[in-house]
Amino acid sequence: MTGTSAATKATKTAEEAGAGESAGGARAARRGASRGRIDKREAILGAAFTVFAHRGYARACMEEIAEVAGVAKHTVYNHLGDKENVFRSALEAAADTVMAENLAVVERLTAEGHDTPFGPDALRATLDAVAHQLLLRCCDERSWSLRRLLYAEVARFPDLLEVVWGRGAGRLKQSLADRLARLSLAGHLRPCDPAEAAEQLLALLTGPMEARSRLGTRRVPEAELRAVGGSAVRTFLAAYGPVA
Amino acid sequence: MTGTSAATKATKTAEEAGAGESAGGARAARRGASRGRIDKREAILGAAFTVFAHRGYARACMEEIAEVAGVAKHTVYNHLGDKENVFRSALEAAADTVMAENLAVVERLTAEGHDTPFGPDALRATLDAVAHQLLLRCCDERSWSLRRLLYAEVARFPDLLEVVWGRGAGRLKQSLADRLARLSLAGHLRPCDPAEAAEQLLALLTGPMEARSRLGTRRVPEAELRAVGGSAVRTFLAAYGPVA
DNA sequence: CAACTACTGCACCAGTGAGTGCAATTGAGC
DNA sequence: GCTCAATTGCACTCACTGGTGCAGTAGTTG
Repeated sequence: MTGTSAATKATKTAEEAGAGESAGGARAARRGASRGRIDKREAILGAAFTVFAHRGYARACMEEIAEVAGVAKHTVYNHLGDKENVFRSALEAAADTVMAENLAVVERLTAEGHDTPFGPDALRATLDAVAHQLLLRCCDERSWSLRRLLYAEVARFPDLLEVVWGRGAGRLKQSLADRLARLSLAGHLRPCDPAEAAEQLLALLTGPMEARSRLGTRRVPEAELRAVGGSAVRTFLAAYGPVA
Repeated sequence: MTGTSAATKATKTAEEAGAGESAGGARAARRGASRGRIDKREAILGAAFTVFAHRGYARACMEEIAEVAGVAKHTVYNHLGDKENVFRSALEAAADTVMAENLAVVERLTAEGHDTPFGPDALRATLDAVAHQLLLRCCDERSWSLRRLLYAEVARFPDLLEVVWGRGAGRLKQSLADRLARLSLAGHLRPCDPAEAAEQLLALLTGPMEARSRLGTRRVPEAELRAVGGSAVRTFLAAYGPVA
């Protein structure tokens, strides 16, 4: 097996990457120990998610996770104790990452920060931009892998659904509903139930992508993405836009 | 792979089954025998789908499938040759069943068969009824299990996506688009791209159910189903309904 | 009865992978 | 130099499962 040398190499690169990220290493000596531990933990979680995403839960083996993380198999058990726990932790970490990106996008959905008066055209433009960004985020590799793993293992890990969605999709919908409520109150949208509006806008965005991206196994060209986003916004505005 | 002999045998039985179905003029005795065979085959496929749905592909074991089907393990191998093939066949069979139900529902979406003139109110009522029926079908146990299995194993069986969707979701969307095109041409909907309209209507229906049914692990009460359907139809009509 | 096919029950092999035990190593703190 | 914790490499156990072989049975056909 050539796995040994590969593993060693992986360790090195992982540590290099970690050091590069926290490059402000003034007192690296003091923090070195615990920092090294955290780096390893993060490397393990990242590797675990990669492997799980690629193979599924049952077919993913701890040895490969350790190898990809550049770590000994024992270390994985030391940090996370159990395959089940590795799975949970990896998915939670990935959900955190994905959510952070999505929330940042929704934050941009506001009537403020515009020089010109915020008319229907500006509203549509803003919605278009946010829709496109959401589509980009919702269709990237990691997001789809997370989705697929959730679907696949929700029967065996029912609690995972609450945890991951509580951090991810649930928060996204909540945040979007908040923004829509503000817009509605300001008269830019007709009076409506913001939760329902958010639910439907997200459905109009993500629903079509399921088939078009073939469950995330096909890269969707930019133009198609833009078409789906535009179409979703058009339908959304027809139902929720300001009364003409 | 040692599956050569098994595969050959499976091919043979498959050909026999196909021939038996098409050649209706066979002797009754001959038919009795093959009928028993077909019953067993169907029992196996049904059991396989149940077990796969419950455990996932990797954790499902052939022994349990045979047990649930009320059949010896050997018989499963005789009929289908391979775990992989059992999986494929079970999913295809399930997809056929689900599709048949869904298509039957969409057939009802038409302006004909009404005594009173087909006005906007009648249109909405018809859409509401179809939407509700579709929601019922899309949220039952088998449909969700199929979905989850597809999501879970699309990475390992990419061809399954084409096969199952070609028979299921793809046909549904196509059929719905056909119906919408008819309605649009008759002036009951405003001129539009029927494919896009169908895509969005389905998205508005199925999208919200993902969260509300917790990926199919929670039974959604009738009232909630009706609310989602009504809301979807309302938004759909706002975007595609006849110009007031 | 003989032949044949489908089916059954059982034992068996081989591969795989989770998790553990142990000795050796590294590196930080004293 | 010494200690302690983290880590590593290796070998190992144990359980599970896909798939096969074989002998025997039931039912049908001729």
